[in-house]
Amino acid sequence: MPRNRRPVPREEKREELLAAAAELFVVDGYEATSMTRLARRAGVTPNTLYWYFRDKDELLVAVADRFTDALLHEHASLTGRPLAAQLSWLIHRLRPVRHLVATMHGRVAVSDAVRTWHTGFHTTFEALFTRQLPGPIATDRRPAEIAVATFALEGAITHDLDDETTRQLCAVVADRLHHAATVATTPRPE
Amino acid sequence: MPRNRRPVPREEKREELLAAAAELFVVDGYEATSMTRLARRAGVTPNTLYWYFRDKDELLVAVADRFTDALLHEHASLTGRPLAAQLSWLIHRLRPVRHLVATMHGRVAVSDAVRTWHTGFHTTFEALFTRQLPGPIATDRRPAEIAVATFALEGAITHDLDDETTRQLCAVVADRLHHAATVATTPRPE
DNA sequence: CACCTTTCTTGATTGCTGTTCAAGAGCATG
DNA sequence: CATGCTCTTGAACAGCAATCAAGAAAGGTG
Repeated sequence: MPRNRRPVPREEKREELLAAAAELFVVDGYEATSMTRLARRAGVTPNTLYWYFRDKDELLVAVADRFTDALLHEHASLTGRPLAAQLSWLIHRLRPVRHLVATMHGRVAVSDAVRTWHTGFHTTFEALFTRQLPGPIATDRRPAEIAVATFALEGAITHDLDDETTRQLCAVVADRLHHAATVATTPRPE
Repeated sequence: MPRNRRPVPREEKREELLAAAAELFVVDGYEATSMTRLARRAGVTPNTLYWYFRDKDELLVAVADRFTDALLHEHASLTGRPLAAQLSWLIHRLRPVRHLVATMHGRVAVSDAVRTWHTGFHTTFEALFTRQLPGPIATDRRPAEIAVATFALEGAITHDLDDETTRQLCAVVADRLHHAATVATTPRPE
Protein backbone atom coordinates (compact mmCIF):
# COMPACT_ATOMS: atom_id res chain seq x y z
CA MET A 1 0.00 0.00 0.00
CA PRO A 2 2.37 2.75 -1.13
CA ARG A 3 1.09 6.32 -0.78
CA ASN A 4 3.10 7.70 -3.56
CA ARG A 5 4.39 10.47 -5.69
CA ARG A 6 5.70 13.53 -4.00
CA PRO A 7 3.59 14.44 -0.99
CA VAL A 8 6.71 16.53 -0.28
CA PRO A 9 9.31 17.88 -2.72
CA ARG A 10 12.59 16.03 -3.06
CA GLU A 11 14.87 18.39 -1.15
CA GLU A 12 12.48 18.59 1.74
CA LYS A 13 12.22 14.83 2.07
CA ARG A 14 15.98 14.51 1.82
CA GLU A 15 16.28 16.95 4.67
CA GLU A 16 13.89 14.90 6.79
CA LEU A 17 15.93 11.75 6.30
CA LEU A 18 19.09 13.70 7.01
CA ALA A 19 17.66 15.01 10.27
CA ALA A 20 16.82 11.49 11.41
CA ALA A 21 20.27 10.28 10.40
CA ALA A 22 21.97 13.14 12.20
CA GLU A 23 20.17 12.38 15.42
CA LEU A 24 20.84 8.64 15.39
CA PHE A 25 24.44 9.00 14.25
CA VAL A 26 25.17 11.38 17.11
CA VAL A 27 23.22 9.61 19.84
CA ASP A 28 23.93 5.98 19.00
CA GLY A 29 26.95 6.28 16.73
CA TYR A 30 27.44 5.48 13.06
CA GLU A 31 28.11 1.77 13.44
CA ALA A 32 25.27 1.19 15.87
CA THR A 33 22.83 2.86 13.48
CA SER A 34 21.72 0.34 10.89
CA MET A 35 20.00 1.46 7.74
CA THR A 36 16.94 -0.50 8.83
CA ARG A 37 16.69 1.26 12.18
CA LEU A 38 17.32 4.60 10.59
CA ALA A 39 14.64 3.96 8.01
CA ARG A 40 12.16 2.91 10.66
CA ARG A 41 12.87 6.09 12.61
CA ALA A 42 12.25 8.15 9.51
CA GLY A 43 9.01 6.31 8.80
CA VAL A 44 10.29 4.75 5.62
CA THR A 45 11.60 1.44 4.30
CA PRO A 46 15.37 0.97 4.01
CA ASN A 47 15.19 1.02 0.23
CA THR A 48 13.91 4.55 0.22
CA LEU A 49 17.13 5.73 1.80
CA TYR A 50 18.96 4.43 -1.24
CA TRP A 51 16.80 6.52 -3.49
CA TYR A 52 18.08 9.69 -1.83
CA PHE A 53 21.61 8.58 -0.95
CA ARG A 54 24.02 6.32 -2.80
CA ASP A 55 25.11 4.45 0.34
CA LYS A 56 25.59 4.79 4.07
CA ASP A 57 28.85 6.72 3.69
CA GLU A 58 27.22 9.34 1.52
CA LEU A 59 24.60 9.71 4.21
CA LEU A 60 27.40 10.21 6.72
CA VAL A 61 29.05 12.83 4.57
CA ALA A 62 25.76 14.66 4.10
CA VAL A 63 25.23 14.70 7.86
CA ALA A 64 28.77 15.99 8.39
CA ASP A 65 28.12 18.72 5.85
CA ARG A 66 25.01 19.81 7.71
CA PHE A 67 26.97 20.09 10.92
CA THR A 68 29.85 21.91 9.30
CA ASP A 69 27.58 24.47 7.68
CA ALA A 70 25.88 25.17 10.98
CA LEU A 71 29.22 25.36 12.75
CA LEU A 72 30.78 27.83 10.34
CA HIS A 73 27.63 29.94 10.36
CA GLU A 74 27.66 30.19 14.15
CA HIS A 75 31.38 30.78 14.24
CA ALA A 76 31.06 33.81 12.00
CA SER A 77 29.73 35.81 14.94
CA LEU A 78 32.92 35.19 16.91
CA THR A 79 35.32 37.17 14.73
CA GLY A 80 37.32 39.62 16.73
CA ARG A 81 37.24 37.60 19.93
CA PRO A 82 40.60 36.29 21.17
CA LEU A 83 41.90 33.22 19.38
CA ALA A 84 41.99 31.09 22.53
CA ALA A 85 38.32 31.85 23.13
CA GLN A 86 37.44 30.84 19.59
CA LEU A 87 39.34 27.57 20.00
CA SER A 88 37.59 26.86 23.27
CA TRP A 89 34.24 27.52 21.65
CA LEU A 90 35.02 25.21 18.75
CA ILE A 91 36.08 22.39 21.05
CA HIS A 92 33.01 22.60 23.24
CA ARG A 93 30.83 22.92 20.19
CA LEU A 94 32.30 19.82 18.56
CA ARG A 95 32.63 17.59 21.62
CA PRO A 96 29.06 16.30 21.37
CA VAL A 97 29.82 14.98 17.90
CA ARG A 98 33.21 13.54 18.84
CA HIS A 99 32.08 10.07 17.82
CA LEU A 100 31.35 11.34 14.35
CA VAL A 101 34.73 13.04 14.12
CA ALA A 102 36.46 9.80 15.04
CA THR A 103 34.26 7.83 12.67
CA MET A 104 35.07 10.17 9.78
CA HIS A 105 38.78 9.69 10.35
CA GLY A 106 38.33 5.94 10.57
CA ARG A 107 36.42 5.81 7.30
CA VAL A 108 38.81 7.99 5.31
CA ALA A 109 40.66 4.82 4.40
CA VAL A 110 37.47 2.98 3.48
CA SER A 111 35.27 5.40 1.57
CA ASP A 112 36.15 7.73 -1.29
CA ALA A 113 33.28 10.02 -0.37
CA VAL A 114 34.55 10.41 3.16
CA ARG A 115 38.13 10.91 2.02
CA THR A 116 37.09 13.71 -0.33
CA TRP A 117 35.01 15.34 2.36
CA HIS A 118 37.82 15.10 4.88
CA THR A 119 40.28 16.79 2.56
CA GLY A 120 37.84 19.61 1.89
CA PHE A 121 37.10 20.03 5.57
CA HIS A 122 40.77 20.48 6.41
CA THR A 123 41.21 22.99 3.63
CA THR A 124 38.29 25.02 4.90
CA PHE A 125 39.49 24.84 8.45
CA GLU A 126 43.05 25.76 7.74
CA ALA A 127 41.84 28.79 5.81
CA LEU A 128 39.73 29.76 8.80
CA PHE A 129 42.74 29.48 11.07
CA THR A 130 44.95 31.49 8.80
CA ARG A 131 42.36 34.24 8.62
CA GLN A 132 42.25 34.58 12.40
CA LEU A 133 45.97 35.18 12.82
CA PRO A 134 47.19 38.59 13.97
CA GLY A 135 49.79 38.62 11.20
CA PRO A 136 51.39 36.52 8.46
CA ILE A 137 53.59 33.52 9.31
CA ALA A 138 56.86 32.86 7.51
CA THR A 139 55.70 30.84 4.51
CA ASP A 140 58.03 27.92 5.14
CA ARG A 141 56.71 27.39 8.65
CA ARG A 142 53.06 28.14 8.07
CA PRO A 143 51.74 24.71 7.02
CA ALA A 144 53.34 23.06 10.04
CA GLU A 145 52.14 25.68 12.51
CA ILE A 146 48.61 25.45 11.18
CA ALA A 147 48.79 21.66 11.21
CA VAL A 148 49.83 21.57 14.85
CA ALA A 149 46.95 23.84 15.77
CA THR A 150 44.46 21.79 13.77
CA PHE A 151 45.63 18.46 15.15
CA ALA A 152 45.61 19.80 18.70
CA LEU A 153 42.03 20.85 18.14
CA GLU A 154 41.03 17.48 16.72
CA GLY A 155 42.72 15.73 19.61
CA ALA A 156 41.01 17.91 22.17
CA ILE A 157 37.66 17.08 20.63
CA THR A 158 38.07 13.33 20.35
CA HIS A 159 39.97 12.61 23.56
CA ASP A 160 38.40 13.63 26.79
CA LEU A 161 40.40 16.17 28.67
CA ASP A 162 39.15 17.84 31.80
CA ASP A 163 38.02 21.45 31.58
CA GLU A 164 41.19 22.92 32.99
CA THR A 165 43.46 21.04 30.58
CA THR A 166 41.20 22.05 27.71
CA ARG A 167 41.48 25.68 28.71
CA GLN A 168 45.25 25.42 28.97
CA LEU A 169 45.43 23.67 25.62
CA CYS A 170 43.58 26.52 23.96
CA ALA A 171 45.96 28.96 25.59
CA VAL A 172 48.99 26.98 24.46
CA VAL A 173 47.80 26.75 20.86
CA ALA A 174 46.78 30.39 20.69
CA ASP A 175 50.04 31.43 22.29
CA ARG A 176 52.05 29.41 19.81
CA LEU A 177 50.17 30.79 16.79
CA HIS A 178 50.43 34.31 18.14
CA HIS A 179 54.15 33.82 18.62
CA ALA A 180 54.60 32.39 15.12
CA ALA A 181 52.61 35.19 13.55
CA THR A 182 54.48 38.04 15.19
CA VAL A 183 58.08 36.83 15.22
CA ALA A 184 59.52 36.59 11.75
CA THR A 185 62.05 33.88 12.51
CA THR A 186 61.99 31.57 15.50
CA PRO A 187 65.20 30.01 16.78
CA ARG A 188 65.49 26.28 16.23
CA PRO A 189 66.54 24.17 19.25
CA GLU A 190 69.86 22.34 18.70
CA MET B 1 38.92 -34.70 10.32
CA PRO B 2 40.45 -32.63 13.10
CA ARG B 3 44.12 -33.24 13.80
CA ASN B 4 43.94 -32.26 17.39
CA ARG B 5 45.41 -31.51 20.71
CA ARG B 6 48.39 -29.30 20.88
CA PRO B 7 50.65 -29.89 17.89
CA VAL B 8 51.94 -26.48 19.07
CA PRO B 9 51.66 -24.93 22.53
CA ARG B 10 48.98 -22.37 23.14
CA GLU B 11 51.09 -19.22 23.18
CA GLU B 12 52.86 -20.18 20.00
CA LYS B 13 49.62 -20.78 18.14
CA ARG B 14 48.20 -17.52 19.46
CA GLU B 15 51.25 -15.79 18.10
CA GLU B 16 50.73 -17.35 14.67
CA LEU B 17 47.15 -16.13 14.50
CA LEU B 18 48.27 -12.73 15.72
CA ALA B 19 50.88 -12.52 12.99
CA ALA B 20 48.29 -13.30 10.32
CA ALA B 21 45.91 -10.74 11.81
CA ALA B 22 48.61 -8.08 11.99
CA GLU B 23 49.44 -8.51 8.32
CA LEU B 24 45.86 -8.42 7.08
CA PHE B 25 44.83 -5.56 9.36
CA VAL B 26 47.70 -3.44 8.12
CA VAL B 27 47.52 -4.33 4.44
CA ASP B 28 43.75 -4.53 3.94
CA GLY B 29 42.47 -2.67 6.99
CA TYR B 30 40.41 -3.82 9.95
CA GLU B 31 37.00 -3.57 8.35
CA ALA B 32 38.03 -5.23 5.13
CA THR B 33 39.45 -8.19 7.03
CA SER B 34 36.65 -10.60 7.88
CA MET B 35 37.15 -13.28 10.49
CA THR B 36 36.58 -15.86 7.76
CA ARG B 37 39.28 -14.48 5.50
CA LEU B 38 41.65 -14.11 8.41
CA ALA B 39 41.01 -17.67 9.50
CA ARG B 40 41.57 -18.96 5.97
CA ARG B 41 44.88 -17.11 5.82
CA ALA B 42 45.95 -18.65 9.11
CA GLY B 43 44.93 -22.13 7.93
CA VAL B 44 42.14 -22.45 10.46
CA THR B 45 38.36 -22.24 10.67
CA PRO B 46 36.78 -19.02 11.95
CA ASN B 47 35.69 -20.71 15.17
CA THR B 48 39.25 -21.39 16.19
CA LEU B 49 39.90 -17.66 16.31
CA TYR B 50 37.23 -17.39 18.97
CA TRP B 51 39.02 -19.99 21.05
CA TYR B 52 42.07 -17.77 21.31
CA PHE B 53 40.37 -14.36 21.28
CA ARG B 54 37.07 -13.25 22.73
CA ASP B 55 36.05 -11.24 19.69
CA LYS B 56 37.42 -9.24 16.78
CA ASP B 57 38.15 -6.20 18.91
CA GLU B 58 40.28 -8.19 21.31
CA LEU B 59 42.21 -9.42 18.31
CA LEU B 60 42.69 -5.81 17.26
CA VAL B 61 43.93 -4.84 20.69
CA ALA B 62 46.37 -7.76 20.75
CA VAL B 63 47.73 -6.69 17.37
CA ALA B 64 48.07 -3.12 18.61
CA ASP B 65 49.92 -4.37 21.68
CA ARG B 66 52.38 -6.27 19.53
CA PHE B 67 53.11 -3.16 17.51
CA THR B 68 53.44 -0.98 20.58
CA ASP B 69 55.86 -3.36 22.26
CA ALA B 70 58.05 -3.46 19.18
CA LEU B 71 57.85 0.30 18.84
CA LEU B 72 58.88 1.06 22.40
CA HIS B 73 61.67 -1.49 22.21
CA GLU B 74 63.11 0.11 19.09
CA HIS B 75 62.63 3.58 20.47
CA ALA B 76 64.75 2.78 23.51
CA SER B 77 67.88 3.04 21.37
CA LEU B 78 67.06 6.65 20.49
CA THR B 79 67.47 8.19 23.93
CA GLY B 80 69.77 11.14 23.89
CA ARG B 81 69.01 12.12 20.31
CA PRO B 82 67.27 15.49 19.84
CA LEU B 83 63.55 15.51 20.54
CA ALA B 84 62.64 16.60 17.01
CA ALA B 85 64.53 13.62 15.61
CA GLN B 86 62.72 11.25 17.93
CA LEU B 87 59.38 12.70 16.87
CA SER B 88 60.27 12.38 13.23
CA TRP B 89 61.30 8.77 13.78
CA LEU B 90 58.03 7.99 15.57
CA ILE B 91 55.93 9.52 12.80
CA HIS B 92 57.69 7.65 10.02
CA ARG B 93 57.62 4.49 12.03
CA LEU B 94 53.86 4.73 12.65
CA ARG B 95 52.75 5.99 9.24
CA PRO B 96 52.51 2.48 7.76
CA VAL B 97 49.96 1.58 10.42
CA ARG B 98 48.01 4.82 10.17
CA HIS B 99 44.86 2.94 9.24
CA LEU B 100 45.10 1.03 12.49
CA VAL B 101 45.63 4.21 14.46
CA ALA B 102 42.51 5.73 12.93
CA THR B 103 40.56 2.50 13.45
CA MET B 104 41.51 2.37 17.12
CA HIS B 105 40.24 5.89 17.65
CA GLY B 106 37.06 5.07 15.80
CA ARG B 107 36.39 2.00 17.93
CA VAL B 108 37.06 3.65 21.28
CA ALA B 109 33.39 4.52 21.39
CA VAL B 110 32.31 1.02 20.37
CA SER B 111 34.48 -1.43 22.28
CA ASP B 112 35.43 -1.49 25.95
CA ALA B 113 38.61 -3.41 25.18
CA VAL B 114 39.73 -0.76 22.72
CA ARG B 115 38.84 2.08 25.07
CA THR B 116 40.89 0.55 27.85
CA TRP B 117 43.83 -0.03 25.54
CA HIS B 118 43.64 3.51 24.20
CA THR B 119 43.73 5.01 27.67
CA GLY B 120 46.75 2.91 28.58
CA PHE B 121 48.51 3.80 25.39
CA HIS B 122 48.17 7.51 26.04
CA THR B 123 49.43 7.11 29.58
CA THR B 124 52.50 5.25 28.36
CA PHE B 125 53.13 7.76 25.66
CA GLU B 126 52.73 10.81 27.82
CA ALA B 127 55.18 9.34 30.30
CA LEU B 128 57.62 8.78 27.46
CA PHE B 129 57.24 12.38 26.36
CA THR B 130 57.72 13.72 29.86
CA ARG B 131 60.88 11.67 30.28
CA GLN B 132 62.44 13.19 27.16
CA LEU B 133 62.08 16.78 28.28
CA PRO B 134 65.17 18.80 29.10
CA GLY B 135 63.57 20.01 32.32
CA PRO B 136 60.33 20.09 34.31
CA ILE B 137 57.28 22.00 33.08
CA ALA B 138 55.19 24.14 35.39
CA THR B 139 52.72 21.60 36.74
CA ASP B 140 49.63 23.57 35.79
CA ARG B 141 50.66 23.75 32.15
CA ARG B 142 52.17 20.33 31.75
CA PRO B 143 49.10 18.24 30.83
CA ALA B 144 48.13 20.70 28.11
CA GLU B 145 51.65 20.97 26.68
CA ILE B 146 51.98 17.21 26.56
CA ALA B 147 48.52 16.87 25.06
CA VAL B 148 49.33 19.29 22.26
CA ALA B 149 52.50 17.36 21.45
CA THR B 150 50.69 14.03 21.52
CA PHE B 151 47.81 15.22 19.35
CA ALA B 152 50.19 16.82 16.87
CA LEU B 153 51.96 13.49 16.61
CA GLU B 154 48.73 11.57 16.11
CA GLY B 155 47.62 14.02 13.50
CA ALA B 156 50.89 13.83 11.65
CA ILE B 157 50.57 10.06 11.51
CA THR B 158 46.98 9.83 10.37
CA HIS B 159 46.84 12.76 7.95
CA ASP B 160 49.25 12.80 5.11
CA LEU B 161 51.59 15.70 5.20
CA ASP B 162 54.46 16.08 2.80
CA ASP B 163 57.98 15.45 4.08
CA GLU B 164 58.88 19.08 4.52
CA THR B 165 55.77 19.89 6.54
CA THR B 166 56.36 16.81 8.67
CA ARG B 167 59.90 17.96 9.39
CA GLN B 168 58.70 21.43 10.30
CA LEU B 169 55.96 20.01 12.49
CA CYS B 170 58.51 18.03 14.47
CA ALA B 171 60.60 21.17 14.86
CA VAL B 172 57.59 23.18 16.01
CA VAL B 173 56.53 20.61 18.60
CA ALA B 174 60.07 20.10 19.90
CA ASP B 175 60.60 23.84 20.04
CA ARG B 176 57.41 24.36 21.97
CA LEU B 177 58.21 21.63 24.49
CA HIS B 178 61.73 22.89 24.88
CA HIS B 179 60.40 26.37 25.47
CA ALA B 180 57.86 25.15 28.02
CA ALA B 181 60.46 23.09 29.86
CA THR B 182 63.02 25.86 30.21
CA VAL B 183 60.90 28.93 30.87
CA ALA B 184 59.21 28.72 34.24
CA THR B 185 56.27 30.94 33.36
CA THR B 186 55.12 31.77 29.87
CA PRO B 187 53.24 35.02 29.22
CA ARG B 188 49.61 34.52 28.36
CA PRO B 189 48.37 36.39 25.25
CA GLU B 190 45.69 38.99 26.08
C1' DC C 1 45.02 -50.91 30.82
C1' DA C 2 40.46 -48.22 31.19
C1' DC C 3 38.22 -43.96 32.44
C1' DC C 4 37.51 -39.17 32.96
C1' DT C 5 38.62 -34.43 32.13
C1' DT C 6 40.58 -30.75 29.72
C1' DT C 7 42.08 -28.59 25.49
C1' DC C 8 41.23 -27.71 21.12
C1' DT C 9 38.92 -27.90 16.46
C1' DT C 10 35.10 -28.26 13.65
C1' DG C 11 30.37 -28.05 10.79
C1' DA C 12 26.17 -26.00 11.15
C1' DT C 13 23.49 -22.27 12.39
C1' DT C 14 21.81 -17.63 13.91
C1' DG C 15 20.48 -13.00 13.52
C1' DC C 16 22.02 -9.10 11.54
C1' DT C 17 24.24 -6.07 8.06
C1' DG C 18 24.46 -2.98 3.75
C1' DT C 19 22.80 -3.30 -0.63
C1' DT C 20 20.25 -4.72 -4.97
C1' DC C 21 16.35 -6.22 -7.90
C1' DA C 22 12.03 -6.24 -9.98
C1' DA C 23 7.59 -4.54 -9.65
C1' DG C 24 4.14 -1.33 -9.02
C1' DA C 25 1.85 3.18 -7.66
C1' DG C 26 0.88 7.89 -8.60
C1' DC C 27 1.47 11.92 -11.26
C1' DA C 28 2.66 14.64 -15.67
C1' DT C 29 2.84 15.02 -20.29
C1' DG C 30 1.71 13.79 -25.35
C1' DC D 1 -5.81 6.57 -23.30
C1' DA D 2 -0.92 5.79 -23.27
C1' DT D 3 3.78 6.62 -22.19
C1' DG D 4 7.30 7.90 -19.08
C1' DC D 5 9.28 9.65 -14.93
C1' DT D 6 9.60 9.76 -9.83
C1' DC D 7 9.21 7.50 -5.95
C1' DT D 8 8.20 3.51 -2.78
C1' DT D 9 8.00 -1.09 -1.69
C1' DG D 10 8.54 -6.44 -0.53
C1' DA D 11 11.64 -9.83 -1.31
C1' DA D 12 16.01 -11.36 -1.73
C1' DC D 13 21.23 -11.66 -1.54
C1' DA D 14 25.83 -12.33 -0.04
C1' DG D 15 28.54 -11.51 3.72
C1' DC D 16 29.29 -10.46 8.48
C1' DA D 17 30.56 -11.44 13.66
C1' DA D 18 29.42 -14.59 16.81
C1' DT D 19 27.33 -18.98 19.03
C1' DC D 20 26.23 -23.92 19.77
C1' DA D 21 26.75 -28.58 20.19
C1' DA D 22 29.58 -32.32 19.04
C1' DG D 23 33.62 -34.74 18.80
C1' DA D 24 38.77 -35.74 18.50
C1' DA D 25 43.12 -36.07 20.75
C1' DA D 26 45.99 -35.74 24.60
C1' DG D 27 47.02 -35.79 29.89
C1' DG D 28 45.96 -37.32 34.43
C1' DT D 29 44.28 -40.82 37.60
C1' DG D 30 42.66 -45.29 39.18
